[in-house]
Amino acid sequence: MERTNINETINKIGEKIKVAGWVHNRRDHGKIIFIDLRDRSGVLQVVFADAEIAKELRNEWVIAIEGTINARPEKMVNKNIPTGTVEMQAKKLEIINKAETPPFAVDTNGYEINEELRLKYRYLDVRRERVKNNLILRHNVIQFIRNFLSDKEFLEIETPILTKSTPEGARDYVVPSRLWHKTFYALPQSPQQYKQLLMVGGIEKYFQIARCFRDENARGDRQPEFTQLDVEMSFPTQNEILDLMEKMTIEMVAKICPEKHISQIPFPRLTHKEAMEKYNSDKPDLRKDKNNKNELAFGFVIDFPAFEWKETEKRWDATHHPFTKAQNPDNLPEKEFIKHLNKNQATILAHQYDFVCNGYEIGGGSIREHNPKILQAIFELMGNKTEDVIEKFGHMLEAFSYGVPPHGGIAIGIDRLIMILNNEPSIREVIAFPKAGDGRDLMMNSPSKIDKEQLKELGIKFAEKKTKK
RNA sequence: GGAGCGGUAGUUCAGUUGGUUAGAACGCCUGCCUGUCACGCAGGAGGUCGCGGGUUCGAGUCCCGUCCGUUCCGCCA
Repeated sequence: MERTNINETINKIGEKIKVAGWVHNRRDHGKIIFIDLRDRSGVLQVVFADAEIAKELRNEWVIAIEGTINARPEKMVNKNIPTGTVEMQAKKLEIINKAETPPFAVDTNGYEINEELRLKYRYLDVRRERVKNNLILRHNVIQFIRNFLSDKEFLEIETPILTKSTPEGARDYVVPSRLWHKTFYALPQSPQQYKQLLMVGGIEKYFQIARCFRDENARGDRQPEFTQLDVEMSFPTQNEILDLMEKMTIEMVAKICPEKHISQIPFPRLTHKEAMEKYNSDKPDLRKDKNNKNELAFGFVIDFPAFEWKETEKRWDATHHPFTKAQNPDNLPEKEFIKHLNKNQATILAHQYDFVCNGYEIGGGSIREHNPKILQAIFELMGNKTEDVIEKFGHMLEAFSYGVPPHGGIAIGIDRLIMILNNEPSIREVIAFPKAGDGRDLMMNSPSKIDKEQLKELGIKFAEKKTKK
């Protein structure tokens, strides 16, 4: 007999069916035993009038039961579960797999349990409804985004995971090359350069649900690897990009989280200066009532300063990244503008914007500088020697010499967005297999040593250094 | 890298001024129970108090060191 999902049992009254799943709870009354059976779709009460059959059952055992679905008498309806109007009268029990007693309860929301333990046994932790719901929401949001952008003729294109170390920005995760000794791939911090090169390639509208990697210390809203919606367009205006994200977000919330309300539509667009003056933050919390769990206050912060002084390194650095287009309100010609850039680093603004929600930065982007001469000037302004620019960014400058359209885009942090939508305190709750605070995968036990043969093939020897166990 | 907080039963925690055999709830095991759905009742098992050292007649408790966890800061183009 084929198995029926538990959420469908309310429509099967009087039918003999088979259900399968995990024992969620057992209530043994001696001559009669009740089992709550759980599958992905829900929980169903199963009645064993012959207690002998079910006496042995324990929580989290995997079983299949054949029986008849009956409507419950009115007095016995359980209003707390969706299948509370029905129950199964069990006829036949198949024990598929027994289970050890789990190290923690999976029928709670899990907030009370030490997170290290939850992560070590993440496959059990995923059984709890809260984690499951986060993964469902995540799927729905990503599915919506794919449909929305596809309908607008964006192409979803994969870019490499094995890529090149970038000198700017966060620390890279690196991967040693076997065929090319003493060289390394790097995992992408973002597909930034690839997506810009796709614009050179004439793709015009690109998006990707992209995994990104940054070797920096984790936080509640930061993980070593995370997922962003990466978007890039050719010939856009800044407002076109912001409008697109705004429309996508509004439709997504309406369709997927109808219980939420957005505090202000259209989304407020504050300049960076206004945000700092009014809220003393570049990711202001624009909610009217911070205690309202269903309020979403989206907004854009625009006109960021193009450069910031890095005191530790004694140099100017791009606030966002070096490909960001600096504003040229007086329409200065190229040479004049380069002079202007080198004189007024502190005050120049950029065509750069952040997407914020409830006090979190959930995305950021910019119009990119597509003039190779100005781009080169910006690299040099940031302290790069001319020859280093060729070494580090020559491929970009060369690409831009073959006819690059003006382009720009944005990247949205999917993990943070889901976290906010489900009122979770950490992005770890919305990632199936997150890393711990120190970057370890406690379930797989990684990072881990590799054997001597592998090291030999890679030509790697270790220097003496005190390392953590 | 820095600072704060924490580590006691499978889980979450309590443990007074240093003093008898380290407790509770949930979970687990056994028995009883035909309508429970946080089932109930009775009984039981379960502890290297993170680890090492010190003070003391006596340390879960005080001191030193160390390991681990966690939050924040640095860091995160």
